[in-house]
Amino acid sequence: MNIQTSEPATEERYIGIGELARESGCKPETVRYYERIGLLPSAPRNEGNQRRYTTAAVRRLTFIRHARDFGFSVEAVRELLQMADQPTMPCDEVDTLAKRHLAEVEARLARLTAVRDELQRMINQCAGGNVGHCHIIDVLSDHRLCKQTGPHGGAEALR
Amino acid sequence: MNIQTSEPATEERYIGIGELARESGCKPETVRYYERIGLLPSAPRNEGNQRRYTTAAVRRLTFIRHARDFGFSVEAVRELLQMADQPTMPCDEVDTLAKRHLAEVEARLARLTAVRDELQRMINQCAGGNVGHCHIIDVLSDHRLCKQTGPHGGAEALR
DNA sequence: GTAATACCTGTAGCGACTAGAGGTTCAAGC
DNA sequence: GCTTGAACCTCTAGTCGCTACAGGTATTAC
Repeated sequence: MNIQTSEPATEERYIGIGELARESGCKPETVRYYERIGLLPSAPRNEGNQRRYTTAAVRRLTFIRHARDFGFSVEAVRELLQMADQPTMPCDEVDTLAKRHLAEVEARLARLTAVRDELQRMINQCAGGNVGHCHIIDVLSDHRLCKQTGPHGGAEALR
Repeated sequence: MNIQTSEPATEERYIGIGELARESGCKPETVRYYERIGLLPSAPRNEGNQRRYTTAAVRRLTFIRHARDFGFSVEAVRELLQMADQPTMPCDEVDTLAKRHLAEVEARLARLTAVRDELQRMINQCAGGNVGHCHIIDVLSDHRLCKQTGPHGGAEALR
């Protein structure tokens, strides 16, 4: 498959940035942003300096959005695009990239699960009096009241 | 319990920003940042304009770090601190805040779990030829190859 | 011809820090 | 008392991945 934005075949239809954005599920600002950071090649312009796109661009942008949706970083997407642009290359590197991402997702899942469990525990144990005797405040004040020994990494897990 | 930074008791020991940071598991820059955004009160200074802290500041900062570690946003932490500063208030609001956060964590967990499953699926189905026939690239190119119908929200789940 | 819409560039903002520059103060050893 | 090195100070800019605006131009429909 080809996700490059290449020269249009004869009589190919051109679309504007708005339609491109709608078709690939993002906003025109995002498209321009991707062009600026080099994920999308600079689009050809019409006489009035407006960007014109072909279906190749729709495919490429859809790929980008889908990969981002999977949580791949922009840099990872950049690498994936480079690989996808060379269909005859062996796909070990794609595999490696995907597996590394999976490992990160799993690590985040583990951290987030631990945070959820601890949150549930502290909410369940709150008897509902006043703040001075609130179990939630107590747990937040004192990590020793947590089952987990290390840091929770809740904030990290959200990055 | 009291997590305010209040006037020191007679003969209380003062520490510098470095030691405060070490004791509460963050960096001096972060402490100054929290002071700037008003999570920590502006610390008293010594003659050489350096911040001096008491154990009250250690407690307050530890609370902040712990809550952040649970994934509470800085704004949520700000509210939690305000509540904790009024120990005679009923703790319903603390409860509500914690439960809302739990719900968000659970939503992220669900999205992230779906992403993990789909990632595993696409990695397992990759036969390992060249990029032109790579199942990973194919799935990323075409959302219809996913089991999930809606967007995965992997990027969202990391926020 | 006009009005509404879509598009253009450039810049600034989000959240939660982190890193660096360029300077001052402190604490310890001699 | 002097020197050295660590710790501290302020201020600014960078991170990531967009998003939102301001102030202007082009296109499209009627």
